Amino acid sequence: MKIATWNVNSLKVRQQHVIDWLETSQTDVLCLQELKLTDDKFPRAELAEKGYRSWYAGQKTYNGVGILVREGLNVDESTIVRNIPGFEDPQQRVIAATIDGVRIISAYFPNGQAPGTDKFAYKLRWLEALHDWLVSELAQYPKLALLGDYNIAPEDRDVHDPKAWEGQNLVSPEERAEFVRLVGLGLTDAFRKFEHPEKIYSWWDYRMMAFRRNAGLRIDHILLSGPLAAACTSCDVDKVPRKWEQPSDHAPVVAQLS
DNA sequence: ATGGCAGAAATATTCTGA
Repeated sequence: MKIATWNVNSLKVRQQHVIDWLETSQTDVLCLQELKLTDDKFPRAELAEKGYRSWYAGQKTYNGVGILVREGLNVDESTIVRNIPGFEDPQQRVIAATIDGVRIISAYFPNGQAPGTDKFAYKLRWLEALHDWLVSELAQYPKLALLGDYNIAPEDRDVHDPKAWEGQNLVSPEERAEFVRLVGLGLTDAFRKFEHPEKIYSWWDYRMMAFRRNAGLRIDHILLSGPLAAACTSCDVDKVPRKWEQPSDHAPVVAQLS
């Protein structure tokens, strides 16, 4: 099973990119973030025509997450979960589904704006709620993958200029500690299971020619529970769609499970 | 310290993103 995550920054604008990328990558399960559209605007029929079924939790203007699943895979409809159970939140940031026995979670972590702000406090609250929910999810589903835009660069090697970013949002010690706490549940950062060249990132600012300068951050991740980490044979960032006309500022991250 | 780019809502300008 080939699984992937991609913050598309508006599915309306990036619909054709998604379709083109699915066709070339032959991905089985694609987790999407920042749909920026309501459920009635989701291009369900267009994706079905290309051989993918969709589940989503949409929202006007902001947030919104989805999971696209290739025809032929078994989706247990009764296990679909939207949002973190017990965590009251009007923002649509989580959807989970069980696909061929694998628990797949598509998550759009809060940005946080800056340490010390209300939005940062919300980010930390949200991370705690996610952590606590994952405890029960892992008990129920030993094969679990948490894919998404984490809005956290876990280590300095995930940051193009660690000195300039020190202490700032996306890299601050508090949020990195929350990432470590997630890993502490027995999850593995699939990307770091393998050797890679230096300076691999998943997001680049639209401004200041950041992509051409490779001034990026690695903030999109795939965390895998033990059995899936053992079955994972590769994990890479696909920079190609970031080079397309009118791209998302994020690139897809892909993992192959044997 | 700020803005720069992009998308959405709205239809000028503001909010949010990371």
